[in-house]
Amino acid sequence: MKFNPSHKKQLDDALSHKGLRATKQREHLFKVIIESNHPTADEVHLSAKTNLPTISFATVYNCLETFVECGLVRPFNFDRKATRYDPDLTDHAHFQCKESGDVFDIPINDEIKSYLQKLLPAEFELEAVEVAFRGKGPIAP
Amino acid sequence: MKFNPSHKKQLDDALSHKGLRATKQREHLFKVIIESNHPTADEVHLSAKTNLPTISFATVYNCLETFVECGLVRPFNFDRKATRYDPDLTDHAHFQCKESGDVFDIPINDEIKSYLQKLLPAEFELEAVEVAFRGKGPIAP
DNA sequence: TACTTATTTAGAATAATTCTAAATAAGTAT
DNA sequence: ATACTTATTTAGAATTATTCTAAATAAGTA
Repeated sequence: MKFNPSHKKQLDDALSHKGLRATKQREHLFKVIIESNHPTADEVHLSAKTNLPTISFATVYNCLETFVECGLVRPFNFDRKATRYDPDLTDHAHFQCKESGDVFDIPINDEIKSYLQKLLPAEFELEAVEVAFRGKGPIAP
Repeated sequence: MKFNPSHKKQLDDALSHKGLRATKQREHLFKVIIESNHPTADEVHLSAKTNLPTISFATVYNCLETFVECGLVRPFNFDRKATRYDPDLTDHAHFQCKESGDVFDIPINDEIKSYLQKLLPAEFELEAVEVAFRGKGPIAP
């Protein structure tokens, strides 16, 4: 997705809400995430270096954690692979193509959400559910 | 769960089906998994050392991978934490208590399974779904 | 401008896992 | 049994993704 002024506002608001500074690293890394497709830290770092050639891995990890804490992005994993970061905070699942490794967003409706919640016996206090699909994705060669 | 003769038969059958040998390490590690609760490689190693004091980490990982390939256990993860191994191969989800770290099995019924499958657009070839819950588990202090 | 605190940085440290090459054990053939 | 072939185990090195540490830099404030 293209980075737009509302993204910038979202970032600035989230940062100032937590009393954090809007540095050029944070600005740019957030842009990279918005314009990538569920990138890993490694991919963010690689992509960011075009504009910020001296940016370090530590900064990428620091910023990613900051974004998570600010509620700007959501981390998720497939197996024990590198964590991926998703700026789409709406409820949805992920599908990973076993051939290309590509990750797709799969919308989740409220009906399923409530069905899933009902699976849990009463003694459980639910905080989050994650649904991960894997298989062969579309347009795969 | 207590290790019983049918577990032994299940192991021996699975191994011989793949032309693999039934060594004392494999026998014992499978027993440890059956009698533990979704153990990690580390936990398996620690527990196995009581009976096999010289067992190595490499062997634990080798055997775990063998079990997975034989269809004896199923690996799963929470976040990017150490992989856990589950000898229960029936469809079910996992719940992790954020306080104790304990993992609980949550049965999944066919209705939900088919609902989840229907979330996927036709172009997707589904191979596996994973549902992970997190929150506060029962009997937590 | 000086000061205080936040942020970034390079590089060391860590955790979980995989790899490597040698030692041992199993199964087979003699 | 003995020798032979192949599978398995083992210790330790290597790898991957991530976190930690302490110094350098940048931002905001007095």
